[in-house]
Amino acid sequence: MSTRTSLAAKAPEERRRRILAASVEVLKEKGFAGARIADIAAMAGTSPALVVYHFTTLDGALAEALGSVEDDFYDDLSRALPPKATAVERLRVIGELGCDTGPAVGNWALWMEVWVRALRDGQARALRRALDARWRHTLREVIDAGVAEGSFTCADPQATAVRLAALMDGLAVQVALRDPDVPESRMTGLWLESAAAELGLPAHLLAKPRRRPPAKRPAPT
Amino acid sequence: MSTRTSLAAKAPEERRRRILAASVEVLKEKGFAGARIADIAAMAGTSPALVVYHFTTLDGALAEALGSVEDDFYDDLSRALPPKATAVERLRVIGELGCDTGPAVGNWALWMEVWVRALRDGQARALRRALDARWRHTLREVIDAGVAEGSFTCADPQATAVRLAALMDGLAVQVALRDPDVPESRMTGLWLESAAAELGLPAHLLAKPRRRPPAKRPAPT
DNA sequence: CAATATCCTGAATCGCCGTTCAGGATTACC
DNA sequence: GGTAATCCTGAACGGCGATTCAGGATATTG
Repeated sequence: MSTRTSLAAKAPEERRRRILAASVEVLKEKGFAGARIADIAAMAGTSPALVVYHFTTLDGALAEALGSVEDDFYDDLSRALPPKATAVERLRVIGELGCDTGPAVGNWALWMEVWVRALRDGQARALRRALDARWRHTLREVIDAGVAEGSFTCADPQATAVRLAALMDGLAVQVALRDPDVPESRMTGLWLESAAAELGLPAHLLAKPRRRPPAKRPAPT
Repeated sequence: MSTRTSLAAKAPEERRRRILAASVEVLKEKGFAGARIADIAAMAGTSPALVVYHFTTLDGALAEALGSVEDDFYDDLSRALPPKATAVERLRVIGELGCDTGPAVGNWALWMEVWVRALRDGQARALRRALDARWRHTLREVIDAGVAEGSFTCADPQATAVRLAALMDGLAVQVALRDPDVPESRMTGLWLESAAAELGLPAHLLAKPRRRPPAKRPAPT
């Protein structure tokens, strides 16, 4: 009730939230292998013991952190995809969301970690499978819609969905690793070109959308 | 000189080789995160101390192991690619080598680990860059050759090389993770179809080559 | 306000490896 | 054959962290 407590901001839940956020942060920064309880505690501004108090175990904290990132991704996905847009438009959104322009930027490194974890850990494997299935399914839906509405031509939609999803993974790896041959700025374009080719679309249909007047954000550094 | 020593098989170099081989094995089996000196020693049939004696450090052993895998890959690559074959034939070889049919099977999981490592470690990043550049370059050469000899049609060979390389990475991830949508057996096909499309080839030209009678190697254990 | 449940912390504890070490075997060399 | 270099080993050592713990603060409840 009183404004006395400055450190224990609001409720214990608030603290818990902070720790969870810190876990996400640390996970992205150091990866599964490098994440320490101490890092999380430091970033959240509390003691290591509290991390364990709330999450029982380091793996627990990281697992929940991963879960929250996953949820965010799903949110972004459903929020960004206008359900009544044309297939071409939605395809472009998918390209931008999956590549780098969307709000869910910078998660690719994390997904890569999940892949490696999934090589040996069942839970990670399940998570990845779910994520990927959903993504592929979204893609597949758009493809089918495009074929139905006559704007796409595609002999084998399933194979195309698999290929386009895989291509995105592959490109993301290059980008995440800052490969000079695949700068972040080209990823979306490269992917959309392939998509256009796979779907029998004239390439320009997917090329850079009419460039929105670059007003949105204040000039970066 | 005597046949006395049964354990110390031949020379100390032989022992060292064994340990290196064991390192490769353990690395593939447990990954960077899970590899222990004790594992390597056990697999090589010696003491942990000897591992350190020869390689100074666990990371040293793993690094050299990785190097040897890399060398093997280069060897396989140059051995498998007939320099005077047609571009189409060489493209198929690339597809099979990079996918799973070749001798360099099962390394993909390892490369994935390298990717993740490369997110934070400069040496890994350099290794990956080299490997990838070489691979992409090989691909690019074949593409250019094909274009020159008139069998391929390709507007932007560089982009195509990047895309086909990335697609292979992406497909490999699915295969390594045993994604039911991308069984190992389909990977080569999926990739070759994309290659055919990218290069303006009738798909059947790259479809399953006449099935070589499976005689080459003695059945492995 | 007392009693109780919940939070939170600093200071242990404890297991797990990587690495070191002192010395025993083996080999190479003269 | 003797001596120095090289190999090799089992038995410590030591540090890094995850987890536990005993108890202090804080909130909740009646």
